[in-house]
Amino acid sequence: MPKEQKDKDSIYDAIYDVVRAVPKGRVTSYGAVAAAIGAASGARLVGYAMNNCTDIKPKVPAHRVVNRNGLLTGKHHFSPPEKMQQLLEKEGVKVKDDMVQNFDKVFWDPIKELEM
DNA sequence: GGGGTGACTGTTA
DNA sequence: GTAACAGCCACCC
Repeated sequence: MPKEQKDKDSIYDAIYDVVRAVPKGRVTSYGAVAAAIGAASGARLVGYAMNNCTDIKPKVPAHRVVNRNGLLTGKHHFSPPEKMQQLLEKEGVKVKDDMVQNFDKVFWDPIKELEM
């Protein structure tokens, strides 16, 4: 199995890289990102990394990362929580009641798309 | 080195 | 369909 993430000093870089790879108008789940970096069981680590994503230099589209149910669990961590939904809707993702509509349609699997 | 925390997930009832 | 429990790994004090 590939261990490219080994080049990363920390797991965060790998996570951020995957999140940045998410195309506009699409969303992914913490578990998918975790699996893409080789930490399938570390979905929580992805969330923790996102917590720090506001501090890192390269901006990370954390608003494109939602939980397995398509719920915007991390919206409360945004400057204005409404910004997350706003960004998603602006990119063409329908969001209602903090939940991504057509989640299976807009879902973007990094492992599959990146052919990992 | 040990304990507590978390933007999660899967299974079971 | 929802609700609750346990497992998981990295970071901070």
